[in-house]
Amino acid sequence: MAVGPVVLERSWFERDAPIVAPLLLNKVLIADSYEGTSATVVSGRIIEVEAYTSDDPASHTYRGRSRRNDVMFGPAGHAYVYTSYGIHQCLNVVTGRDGDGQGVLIRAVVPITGIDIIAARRAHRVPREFANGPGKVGQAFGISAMHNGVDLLDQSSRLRLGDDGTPPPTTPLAGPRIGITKGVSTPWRFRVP
DNA sequence: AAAGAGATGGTCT
DNA sequence: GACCATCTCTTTT
Repeated sequence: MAVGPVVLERSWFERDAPIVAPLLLNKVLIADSYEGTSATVVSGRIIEVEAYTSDDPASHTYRGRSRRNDVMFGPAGHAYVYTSYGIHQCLNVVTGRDGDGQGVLIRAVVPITGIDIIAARRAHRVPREFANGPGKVGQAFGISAMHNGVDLLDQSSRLRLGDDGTPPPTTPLAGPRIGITKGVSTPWRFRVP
């Protein structure tokens, strides 16, 4: 299923993460699912994000480039997937110029299509709990380490971004980021009102 | 409704 | 060996 006529330009993502983050609200996250008997498209609207930069003590890139964070220093628009607390797979959209260590964490998504697949992956949870947290987004969209580094702007990727024409909110909610111990005063979490 | 704790494994010191 | 960009379940107001 095609989502929207708008092509997302890579240059759009080559700005600093705190600029890109609120503009990513209401964009669509799309994942191909190969479970069951036929391919299904799982998609959802991004409603909460967080920005991380290399100047930022809470960021994985704060102490320089490493094997884990390598794709965050690569070209914008690619996926940085990391394992959180040994259990959860969390998805970031890389931003900034090639060589910058920046990204936007996808914190919450509202499912649009493939809801039956999401419900199965998030068994025994009510719809409100399907993808309202970064680890839950990982579960709902079947994100794994194999998605690390994929180009989210290439519409042939199994994991990608789309735009269905819904503009970002004119007044996004902004507040402190969640689950960090450093950089807590920086209001780089953004949410749809 | 809020607070606390266990799970669980890669990454970095 | 410590530290997590978290989630879930249990216990306590």
